[in-house]
Amino acid sequence: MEKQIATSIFESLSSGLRLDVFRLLVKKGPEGMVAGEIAAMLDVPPANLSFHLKALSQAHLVTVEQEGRFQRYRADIPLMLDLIVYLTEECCSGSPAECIEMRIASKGFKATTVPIPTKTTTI
Amino acid sequence: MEKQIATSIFESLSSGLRLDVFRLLVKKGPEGMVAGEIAAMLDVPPANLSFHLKALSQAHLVTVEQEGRFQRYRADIPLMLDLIVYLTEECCSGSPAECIEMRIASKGFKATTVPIPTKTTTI
DNA sequence: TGAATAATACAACAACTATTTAAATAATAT
DNA sequence: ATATTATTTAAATAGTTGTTGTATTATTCA
Repeated sequence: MEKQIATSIFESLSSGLRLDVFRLLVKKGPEGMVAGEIAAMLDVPPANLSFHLKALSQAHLVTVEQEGRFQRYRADIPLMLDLIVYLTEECCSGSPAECIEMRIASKGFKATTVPIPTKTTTI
Repeated sequence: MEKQIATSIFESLSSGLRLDVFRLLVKKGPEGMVAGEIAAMLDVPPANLSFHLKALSQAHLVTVEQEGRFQRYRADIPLMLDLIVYLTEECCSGSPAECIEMRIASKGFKATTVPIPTKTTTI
């Protein structure tokens, strides 16, 4: 992932409203939602939501598909996973022991596992 | 994780310089780096770096520890992992099949696994 | 065709962000 | 003590972002 793409993704998630929109779309998965549904669900004026949806799609975090007179939005989950890999890459210089130590030191440690798309990142 | 914390973390990673700083600290792990090392490594004027380090620590993404006349900064890796959980929570309404389908549809799919600190999130 | 609906584009303004330079603070070394 | 080094703070400025109305485009339905 290129840095510029990563920063524009983070920028687009730095607004509470855009974060709400994105998480909503992550939950919906492949089904996605049309703009009006999102506006109703989050109680936002259409013009304002449109502004934020544009920011999200320019960051490639959401995709748009025209559906009659509706616009259906979907979260780009593979891109989100690439971003996670980018952020956690080479964590603790690839020394799992150091990482685990850090995590055990912090409160609420409980390990679980998650599949991540490319490049094994030991965190 | 509270939304306001998540947005301030994303906001703090939305600057290319802050992202460089944070990823550098993630790589260093528990050892961390003092401000001057970071400034030299990234070739940034101290005053400007200080501004961005302040933003990162106000978002709790990095911790500071005084060390003589140096300030040692470290990435808060457990917080980063909490953020990842927050972002991926309830993905595809908890239906792994849909998620996998989305990921296979995208180019470059190759599954690996990563430990994540709390709450199993199926992505 | 004309009316209604869904969504985006534009303009204007207030609020915020990043960078630079210069000055201040605080710890160490001489 | 004085000088030096590491880092932060402050002030000034240029650029960017978010919100609200209003206007426009595009699609469906009668």
